[in-house]
Formats: sequence, C-alpha cells, structure tokens
Amino acid sequence: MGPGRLGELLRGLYGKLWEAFGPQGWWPGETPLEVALGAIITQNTNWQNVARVLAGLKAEGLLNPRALRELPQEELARRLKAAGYYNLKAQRVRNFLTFLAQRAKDSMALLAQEDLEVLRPALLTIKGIGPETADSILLYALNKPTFVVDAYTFRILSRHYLIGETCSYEEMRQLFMDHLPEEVPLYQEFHALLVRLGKEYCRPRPRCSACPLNDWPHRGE
DNA sequence: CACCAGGCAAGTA
DNA sequence: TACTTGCATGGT
Repeated sequence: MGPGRLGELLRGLYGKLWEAFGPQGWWPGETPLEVALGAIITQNTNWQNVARVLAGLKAEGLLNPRALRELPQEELARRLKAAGYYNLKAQRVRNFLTFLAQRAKDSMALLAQEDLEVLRPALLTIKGIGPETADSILLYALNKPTFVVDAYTFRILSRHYLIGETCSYEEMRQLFMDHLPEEVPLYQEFHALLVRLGKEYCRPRPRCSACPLNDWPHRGE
C-alpha cells in the first residue's frame, strides 16, 4: 500500500456513506449526561431498549446526577431492566456517577474542561467503562476529538480488507485519527454512518438457518 | 426456535 | 497475549 493510500480509502469510505445515507445527527440524547448514560446502557444492547429506559428515567425526573446517585442500586436496576444486564449496568452507572461527583462536582460541563489526553485514561479506570464507552462519552457528550470504534467498525473494515482480522481497538482508533483531520463533527458523523451501514448491510455472520449443518449440535451464543 | 443488539471484566492456558 | 464465559431483555 502506497503512502497516503489508507487515508484516501477512509475519506472515500466516508464520502460514499455520506452520499448514501446523509447526516445521521448522532448522538440521540438531549443532555451530555443523557448521552453518557446512554453510552453505558447501550453496551451490547439494541438502542431501542435503551431508549425505553432513558424515557422512563426522564419521565420520573431522574436524569440528573444527584437523583440517580441517591437512588438505591436495586431501584436503579429495576429501572434498567428493559435494557438487559440490568444489575451489571446499575453498578456501572453508579461507578460513573461517583466519578462525576468526585472529579467534577456532578457537572458534565466542568468535566468537559479537561483535556482529552488526561480525561480518557481517567475514564478508563472506571470499572465498566471500556474503550468504546469512554470514547463515546468523550466524543458525543463532551465534544472531544477521539474516534469511536465498535463491532460494526471492525466488521466493515476487516470485511473490506482495510485491516487484518487481529486489529485491536487502539489500532483501529489510531488508524482513523492518523488519517483524518482532527474534527469533532467529522468523527461524530463518520462513526454514526458506520453504524448505519453495519445495521443494514454488515451482519455478524451468515444466517445458520440455511447452513447444511444446521441440524448438527451447536451453541446458541 | 435461532439470532441479534452501538461491551466489559474476570478467569483460564 | 489470546481465547472463553457471564451478564439479560426485547425485536425480528
């Protein structure tokens, strides 16, 4: 691959997605806190289920750090039920809220004043906040120029031979950040477009119902 | 029924 | 380092 080739490919990919789908307007959520909570709650979960949970919290006036922190964990878990993994996520939301309280006095605006290079490692120390969730919070709730990589990103890039099968999260993130201008709106739109493409055209694996070995023993996963 | 959904941490070899 | 497993509801 010649010099600048990957950059051309990535910019070409973005152009094609933009042409096909137009602006996606991500992230859904009215406040930075709602965006951050959505990032945690949507881990390995359909957004439709997440939207239900967020709507419920909003209806009860619970979409603020204090109210959520004062809610007993079991109560919080009950409200997260529709999104699945609700016990896990109740703990993870609480971990994030504790961090927000101690680090920025419950203020997402104050948190946003920190530099990306300082804040990203700090977010990654929170139990339950991995690289994708951290980058989602940074890019969409705090408007920091970090690229979000997810399962769709990996699937699309590897299926089209832009990366190898063993490319890590950090490698993919660096790939985008090294070859694109450091612009928050571009990062936001590009990731959203990749998800759009993935949902519609890049399924995880072939359908097993048509497989000739379909009647053999196999795991559901 | 099988498969999927905008991951992560903990355990094992 | 590179797998594997648990976590769980709701839609197609």
